[in-house]
Amino acid sequence: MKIGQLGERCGVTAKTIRYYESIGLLDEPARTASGYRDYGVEAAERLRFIRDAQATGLTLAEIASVLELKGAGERSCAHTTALIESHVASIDAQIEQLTAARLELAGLAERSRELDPTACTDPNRCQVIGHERGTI
Amino acid sequence: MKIGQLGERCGVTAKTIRYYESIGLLDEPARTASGYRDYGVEAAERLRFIRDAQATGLTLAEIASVLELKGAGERSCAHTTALIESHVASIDAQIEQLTAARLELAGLAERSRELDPTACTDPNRCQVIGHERGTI
DNA sequence: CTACGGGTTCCACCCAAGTGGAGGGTCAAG
DNA sequence: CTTGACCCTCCACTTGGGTGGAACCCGTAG
Repeated sequence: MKIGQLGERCGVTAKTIRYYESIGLLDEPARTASGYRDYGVEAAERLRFIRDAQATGLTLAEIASVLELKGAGERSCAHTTALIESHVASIDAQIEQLTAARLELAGLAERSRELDPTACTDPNRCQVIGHERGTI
Repeated sequence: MKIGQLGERCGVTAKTIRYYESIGLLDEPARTASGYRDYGVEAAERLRFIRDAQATGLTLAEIASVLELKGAGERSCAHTTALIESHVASIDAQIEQLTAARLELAGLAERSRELDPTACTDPNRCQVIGHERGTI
């Protein structure tokens, strides 16, 4: 299988596959006599795993560490499980942060609808933002 | 006011101030005879506005667009309000994505606790992730 | 034969928002 | 007169995940 076919099969570009190889995420494949990369089915499987893992939010570095352990004959999934669990925790933290930001921003937007537009003349700021301490 | 004082007053480093100037977010200030940047109070006001706006999640480019309009004598806050409202929408989208990812990941983590560790031998993937379609 | 749609390498660049450091100049105190 | 804290410019690097392009090779269909 050539690089373009592999890419199409797994939904990535040939560039991306070469990039993954360059960072050690994919092994160097066999080559044809003319130097083309020649992939087997296991490459597609690995690549699809990478996509799936990425879709769950793991970084390429984390995926590499999982695959490295697997490649070294690690039989337990403890590493992956721990990775996933710590990821859930970080997602929770992100959601919490975003929710707080959303609350504040929505309040700002609502307040801005009540402001007098003609009062906003300072070239260095807009009354919608900041200035809580004092004017409002 | 020298750059270090301005920075301390507004909670940013001198480096950051020079960077803001380099991307056009801050005007070039007057210089002392020896070439030091010499800021007035309006620079502190503008810089503080930038910090406030950034804290609401606006990017530096968006802040620049607000300030440009204000500098051009724009009296309405509609632009800023629209910016903030679109940010609220994008935060909503992010939260939604993260919530979906969290759901999937949490399910994955739970499932992984019930798996047989000795069954996880494929070097190209980990049974914890992916492979929904088929084996499990 | 020649065109065209692949493939190859390598180097540079994108986004954001800065940070780090080299190699200098300036200013006030001791 | 020297020390130390600032200031200056300029260039490179960071993180993550790639993308763009140049310059070249390969294989096949018309």
